Amino acid sequence: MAESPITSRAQDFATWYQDVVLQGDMAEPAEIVKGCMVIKANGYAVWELLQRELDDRFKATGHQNYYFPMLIPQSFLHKEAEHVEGFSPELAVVTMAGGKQLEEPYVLRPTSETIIGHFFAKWIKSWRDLPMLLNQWANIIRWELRTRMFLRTTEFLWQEGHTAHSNHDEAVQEVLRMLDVYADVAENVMAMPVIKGLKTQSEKFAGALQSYSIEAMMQNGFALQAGTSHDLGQNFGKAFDVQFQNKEGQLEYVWQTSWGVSTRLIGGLIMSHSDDKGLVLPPKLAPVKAVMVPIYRKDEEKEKVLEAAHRIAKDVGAKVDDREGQSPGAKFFHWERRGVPVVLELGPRDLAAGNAVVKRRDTGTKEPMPQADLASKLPVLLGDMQKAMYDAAKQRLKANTVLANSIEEVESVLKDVTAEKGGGKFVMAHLKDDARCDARMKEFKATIRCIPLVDEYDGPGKCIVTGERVDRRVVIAKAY
RNA sequence: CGGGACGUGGCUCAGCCUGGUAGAGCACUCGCUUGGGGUGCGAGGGGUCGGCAGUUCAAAUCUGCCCGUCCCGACCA
Repeated sequence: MAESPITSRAQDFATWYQDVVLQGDMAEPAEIVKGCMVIKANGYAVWELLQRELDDRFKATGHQNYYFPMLIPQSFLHKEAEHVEGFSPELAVVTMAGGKQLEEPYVLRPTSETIIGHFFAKWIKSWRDLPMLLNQWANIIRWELRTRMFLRTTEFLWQEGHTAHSNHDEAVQEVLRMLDVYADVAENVMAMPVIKGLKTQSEKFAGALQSYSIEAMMQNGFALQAGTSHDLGQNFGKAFDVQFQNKEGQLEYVWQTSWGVSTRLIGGLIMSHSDDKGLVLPPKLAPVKAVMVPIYRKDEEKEKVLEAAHRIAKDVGAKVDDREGQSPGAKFFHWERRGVPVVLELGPRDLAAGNAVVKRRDTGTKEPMPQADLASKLPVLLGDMQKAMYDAAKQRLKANTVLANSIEEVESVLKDVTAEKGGGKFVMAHLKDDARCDARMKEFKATIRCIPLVDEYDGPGKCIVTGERVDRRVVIAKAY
């Protein structure tokens, strides 16, 4: 028995994650480009499925896709004070082009609020032009000091929605509507339960009035901010002079929103479901849903088995692994590591019985099924798996969420938690949205992840740092 | 960007301390064999030892600088 190429989660969660990404053929470090990765076929196919799910929902809510330049005049970033302050440390700047020094350097887009603000100003004149609802699929460059594949890389792929509205209420509705879209995709497509909430003022997007996020729990109990949606107020409208004439003929600044999810979601997907054997993909995001592995001994068997395998596989939409010179065992491990939800085994014994052996990736259970039933039962099985994976993740989230009523309790739960050893929790405690509270959490390397939109606990209470009354408990955790 | 570890055929690593003809296992190619969870045997191909300088008769090995990866910290989706 060969040794597993995958480090166990218990031994070292961070190395496990790395192993799963590599062995699952999702991505690998770009090595010649610092902090960047190559997203490989299996990883990119997952991204394409996610893109489709998201894009369909964006279109359904009235958004249209645009594409803006990746090069942004440096001065644009400076027009919004908080924005430039927030992003300056991670900007990559182009100072030379065509062999000459540029008059004004370009930054490689870290996000597009500024360049889109410029065009909004050009396009928006009247209340009739509003709301303007657009989205962009793009690559982003942020000079991160520490990178991890999918979770944080120098270059990554994302979508950024940008909208402009005639009043604040409508903008806020948009912010919450898109947060709901993200939560829907996370839970119903990725099978990854999330908590929707408001970011604290110190955690919000640079330049926003308010930021909302969905927060997911990884298997080591760390939080992952899986999507964000920002109420930009009139900050960018004022910075870029985006004004429209209202019905009364007066000039007003627009109210803007922006919202995004990135390839980071794939990291979240991996850390939500995968196990010590490798990648586990929810059926809805599996590029290959079922693989049939033919098993045979003699040439005569081989012919019969392969014929039946191709016929049945075609019928049920499975891929046949008919590679020569690979033993069935080797094939099982191969597809297992790549996260394929269902493996069908077909050998002489099954042919004789009219069955195929069905193995599901999430639970590892294996059972024979009549060939005639496969076409109808496989979709049902995939649906069951999708649900079971969500339920398991939800259960884990519940089991690892605890209440705390003092700063000492919070600290005792989180102080020894590390990304490698795991044991992380979501700690629910009453805390005020106040820099003092954020600072206190930082002392043991935790953060206020969000103030949940829905209070599932005991309502108002006294802030455990400031003693002031607050509405509800917030989510405290160590995070990626 | 600070601290630590590391970089040797595609992969995992030995060799380095004590300088002297570059190794193993896996993978790959060919042949036979095998096939219900990584078959076995035999033959074969493949490496400017991360890069650049330096010390030396001689550098994978010693020294310096640089690049990259991983972990920890500060910054972040």
